[in-house]
Amino acid sequence: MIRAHAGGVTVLRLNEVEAYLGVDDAACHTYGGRRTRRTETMWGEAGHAYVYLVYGLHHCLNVVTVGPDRPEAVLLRAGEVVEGLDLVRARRGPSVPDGSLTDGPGKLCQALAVDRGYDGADLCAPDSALRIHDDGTRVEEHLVRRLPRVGVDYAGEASSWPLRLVTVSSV
DNA sequence: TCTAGGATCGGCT
DNA sequence: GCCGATCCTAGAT
Repeated sequence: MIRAHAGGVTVLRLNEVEAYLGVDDAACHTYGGRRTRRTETMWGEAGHAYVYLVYGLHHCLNVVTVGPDRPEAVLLRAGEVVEGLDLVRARRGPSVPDGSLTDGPGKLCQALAVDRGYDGADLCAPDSALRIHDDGTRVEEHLVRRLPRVGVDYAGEASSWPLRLVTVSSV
């Protein structure tokens, strides 16, 4: 679960994520040990947010998973709104159908009002405006599908690695 | 300083 | 189902 307290409470249950495996993953921003201003957050402590802009338009929210000095992260791609549906609708626009409120990385960030101001934020601190919350729900292994990642064709062999995890109930 | 390209989305056909 | 928008980032010069 992920909870955002920016201008009101919004809670999402994540049902689609992708893993990026650091310096050995050609699809990862830190492939080959790249360390730049943008990726600096990924080289930091686990449990922090890595937010970046793609295509000059959309934000993507990642969670640093290993660190420090192990730049691996999980991209949050989609989720289902558990709380704060009205707020999400207001942010996404009145003409957006419920089914497409949070079914993409950019949409998810918009729904939670996440922008690069959250880059480096601690997702585990109890008083953080944006945080990961474990509600105790455990998803059975057989209900999780492993699929190739999306939008990383340029990464060669790594683009076919089954690092995209989707819970079946949402498919 | 310049230039190419991208972990997407939404509108149009 | 396809294609264009749009601007930041990173690498090249």
